[in-house]
Amino acid sequence: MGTPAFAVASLRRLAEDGHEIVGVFTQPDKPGNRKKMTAPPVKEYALSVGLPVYQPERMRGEEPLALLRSLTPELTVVAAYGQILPEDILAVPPLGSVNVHASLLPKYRGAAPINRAILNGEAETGVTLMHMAKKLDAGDIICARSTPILPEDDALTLFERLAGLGAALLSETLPSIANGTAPRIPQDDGEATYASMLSREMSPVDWSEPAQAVFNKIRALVPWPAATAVIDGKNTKLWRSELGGQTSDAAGTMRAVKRGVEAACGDGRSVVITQLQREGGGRVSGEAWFNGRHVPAGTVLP
RNA sequence: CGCGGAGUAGAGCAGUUGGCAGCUCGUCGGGCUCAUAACCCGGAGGUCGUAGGUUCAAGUCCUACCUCCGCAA
Repeated sequence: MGTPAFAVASLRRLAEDGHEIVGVFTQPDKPGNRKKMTAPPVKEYALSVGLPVYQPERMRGEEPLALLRSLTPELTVVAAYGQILPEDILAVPPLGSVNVHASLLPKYRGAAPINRAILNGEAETGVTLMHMAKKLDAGDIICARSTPILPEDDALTLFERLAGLGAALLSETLPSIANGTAPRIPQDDGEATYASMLSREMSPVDWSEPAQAVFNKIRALVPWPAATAVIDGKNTKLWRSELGGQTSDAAGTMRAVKRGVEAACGDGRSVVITQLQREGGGRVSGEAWFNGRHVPAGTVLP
């Protein structure tokens, strides 16, 4: 059971390891931006390899329960399904239900662990494999693996790396889960923190913050909801940035430079926006934006 | 029929009251320099999203359609 690209890595690994997959559960297709219906990545992958896909609106209730029972799974593997699973669903497989979670539990329980870890400037994060419990992401830990958060990482690259780690961890640990020798380590609830969902409201950049915080925000909010700022009077998404040097400009001052937009932050340092997207336009490198802007380098933007 | 922006050279953009298709970057060739992401000279590269219409003449005005995107949900 899973929904986004993060879950595809684990599903693919299970399939390639030769495990029998009796059913793939994922969220229903949702209406996309303006028109199109968009299918979850997990569904696309599952269909491409001919696995049966189920997309119940809710997992609560008799029908999904009966459906799952009829499939007689030995084990349920969940990765970013996007919905709380009732206990009776978790209890269906004899071997239980395990979850691949993108953080080092008990830190960053919840919906957006990867983004929140970057946003908070963590030095490292990881993936945790655990048994699922009623309480969100609070089940007994089977094993975990960590990875550093590099300066060049953003939420997408980290997503990709953690998805791979999660898939590997799952693959390596599955045999011991099957024969009952896998460890079960209770979490220390006192150490728990929560990574709540991201929202559009957190998009606008606060230039009074230190450059490092702005930089973290820009890379944490990729690809959604994306950090935004008003540049040239137009709402602009900030896709990529780099830490700049010292500046004597007031916080929030923006200058056009060859590589993009240099913005002064609250701690006297700057951030250079190297990939951006203006409303109505496409995603563009800072260099391309500068070429079309037709102003000398160093010009202060209105 | 939710509101709105946009399709012009490989990329990013300009193009006025219709009147020779432009700019910056890149690219190719040449030059200068100890040297360079510097500078100078020159060249190539466009069915102006598609299909119709108005006109002596359409990138520009009218109609329909396609595609991309921002906001709102």
